[in-house]
Amino acid sequence: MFRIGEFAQIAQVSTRQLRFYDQIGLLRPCHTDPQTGYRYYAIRQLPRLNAILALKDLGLMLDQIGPLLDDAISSEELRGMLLLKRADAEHAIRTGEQRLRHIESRIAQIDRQGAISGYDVVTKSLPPQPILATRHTVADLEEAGTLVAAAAAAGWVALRPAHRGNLIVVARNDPDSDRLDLTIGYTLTRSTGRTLTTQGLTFSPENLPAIDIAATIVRQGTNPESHVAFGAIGTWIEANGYAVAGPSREIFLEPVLELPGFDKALVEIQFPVSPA
Amino acid sequence: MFRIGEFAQIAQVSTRQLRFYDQIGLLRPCHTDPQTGYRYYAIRQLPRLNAILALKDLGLMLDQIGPLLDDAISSEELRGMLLLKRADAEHAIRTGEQRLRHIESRIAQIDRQGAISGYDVVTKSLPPQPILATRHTVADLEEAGTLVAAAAAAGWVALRPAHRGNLIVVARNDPDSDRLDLTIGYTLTRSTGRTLTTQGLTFSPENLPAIDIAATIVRQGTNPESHVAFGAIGTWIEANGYAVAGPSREIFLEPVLELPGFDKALVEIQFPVSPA
DNA sequence: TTGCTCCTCACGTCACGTGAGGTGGC
DNA sequence: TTGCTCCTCACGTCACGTGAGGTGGC
Repeated sequence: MFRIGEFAQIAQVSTRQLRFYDQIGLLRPCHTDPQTGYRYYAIRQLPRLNAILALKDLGLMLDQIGPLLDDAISSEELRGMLLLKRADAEHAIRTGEQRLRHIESRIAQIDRQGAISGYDVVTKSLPPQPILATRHTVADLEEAGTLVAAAAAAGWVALRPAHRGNLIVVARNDPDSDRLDLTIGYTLTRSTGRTLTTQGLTFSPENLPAIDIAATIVRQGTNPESHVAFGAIGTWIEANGYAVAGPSREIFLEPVLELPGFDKALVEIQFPVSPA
Repeated sequence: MFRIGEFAQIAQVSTRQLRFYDQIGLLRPCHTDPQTGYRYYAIRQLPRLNAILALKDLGLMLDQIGPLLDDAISSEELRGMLLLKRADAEHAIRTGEQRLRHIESRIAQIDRQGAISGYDVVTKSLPPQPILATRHTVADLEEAGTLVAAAAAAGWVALRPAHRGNLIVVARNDPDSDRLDLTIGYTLTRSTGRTLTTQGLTFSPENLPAIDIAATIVRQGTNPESHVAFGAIGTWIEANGYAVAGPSREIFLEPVLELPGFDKALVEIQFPVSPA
C-alpha cells in the first residue's frame, strides 16, 4: 500500500489529480482511513490509472472513461467514439496548421514593414445575397469611379429606402479583354423580382451566391487607399495557403450621404477563397 | 448606428460575445442608452472588432489584445509574442499528430482483435535510477527465468530492506550472439557505492540513465503472459511513430513475497523510445 | 396588443492548479 | 519537537453558452 504521494510519483501524476479522480469516482483508493482521511493505494491500481491516462490521451473526457473501464461500453461503441475522436484530431491539426500560417504571415509582415498594418483580414461565411444591380464593362479605374458614382446615385433615388440595403460592387475580370466587368447596385432587405430603369441605367435583380469562406477586410476612405487594402488582402490570401475562388465584392457599409463623396465611406472587401 | 443584434450579424459574432467584450472593456459600444441599457454600435467600430478577431485567431488571449490595439505595445514586443505563439502552434500540431496516431492505432487494434486489449501503454519520463545488480548472458528464456529467480532471492536476503527498492531486470540484446544480456538487481532507495558478493553472484552498483520518453506497460502474472505484453508494447511503439532507443527494463512493482513465485507479480515494462 | 429584441444576473464549462488553514506520522 | 506529508475547502482558469426573469420598441 502506498500513500498518495508515493503512488503519484510512481505514476507521474499530481496528488491533486488522484484526489480529483477519487472525488469523481474514477479511481477510488484501495483504502481510506476513516480517522485521518488518508488515501492508500495498492500497486494493482496502477493498470487502471494507466488505462485512464491512455484514454485521456486519445482525447476522451473523464466522464466517458469511467463507463468504458467498467465495461459498460461495447467495443463497437468504443470504435464509434474513436472515429469521432479521429475526426476531431484531424480537424484540430488542420486548424493548427492554419493558425501557424496566420502567425507566420504576421511575423513576415512585421519583418517587411517594421510595423503593424492597419488592416486585419478576417474570414467569415456569407449567406446568399439578393441585390438589384446594373452590369457594365469599363476600361480603367477612372471610368469605374465615374460609373460607380452614377449608378450609386441613380439607385439611391430610385429604390425605396425600406428595400435598399448597402451599395455593392462586384468586380469580375473579363478574360477576353483587359476591361473590368462591374456589377453595381444595392443589397436588398426584401427580395424584389422587378427590373428598373432610371437615368439610362437598367437595374436587374440578381441573387449573389453564398460564400463558404470569404476573406474580408474593412477599408476606410479614398480610392487611392483602396488598392493598398486589395494588396493587403491579396498578400494574406497567398501567405495563408488560400486561393481566390470567385469575383470579389465591395460593400459600402456606411450609408453614403453625400454622393459622390466616397472619401469617408467604410468599405468591406470580400474575396471568396478556398484552401489552395 | 446599429443595435447589438444587427452589429453581431454583420460581424458574424454572437451578441453575448459583444456584451462580453464590452464588459472587459475590449470593445465599448459607441453609445449606451442610460435609460434602457441598449448598446449602439457604429459601423466604424467594425475594423477594431475585426482586429480583435484576427489577433484572437493567432492564439492571443483577450487581455493581451486590448493593450495591443491601444498601441501600448511596440511591434518589437508583438513580434516576440508572435514568435512564442508560433512555437505554441508548432507544438500543438505535433501533439495533435501524435494523438491522431494514438487514436488510429487503437482503431486498428479493435479491428484486428474485435475487442479492447487489457494493456495500456503510457509514456512517462524517468529520472536516473541507482541500482545494485549482477550482469550475465543467458541462452534462452528458461535459463533467464532460473537466473532471475536466483538473483532475486540472493539480493533479497543480502540487501537491507531500508535500502532495497524493487526487483529490476534490464535486457540488452547482444549483437554478436543470440544470447540475452541481463542485468538483474534491485533499485536503491539510498545510493550505495559497495559491491556485494553472495551465493556466488556479484552485485555491483550502477546508475541507470534517465529516460526522456519511456513507453511503459504494466503486466500482471505469469511468464507466458509476458511476451503478449512485449508484443503489445512493440506494436504500439511502431504504430505511434516511435523507435526503441535503448535497453528495456522490467520493474517488479509488487514486493515478491514468496520467491520464486512471480505468478502474481505486477511488472512494469519500460522501453526508452524516441520519435522515429 | 403581439412578437421581437434587448437587458442583467448567474450558473456551467473541463480538469485540474494553487493557496489557506489545519492535522497526522516518524 | 521539527519537518514532511496528508487532509478539506474554495477560488481561479478562459471565453464565452445558456437559460431565467424581466423590459423596451415598432
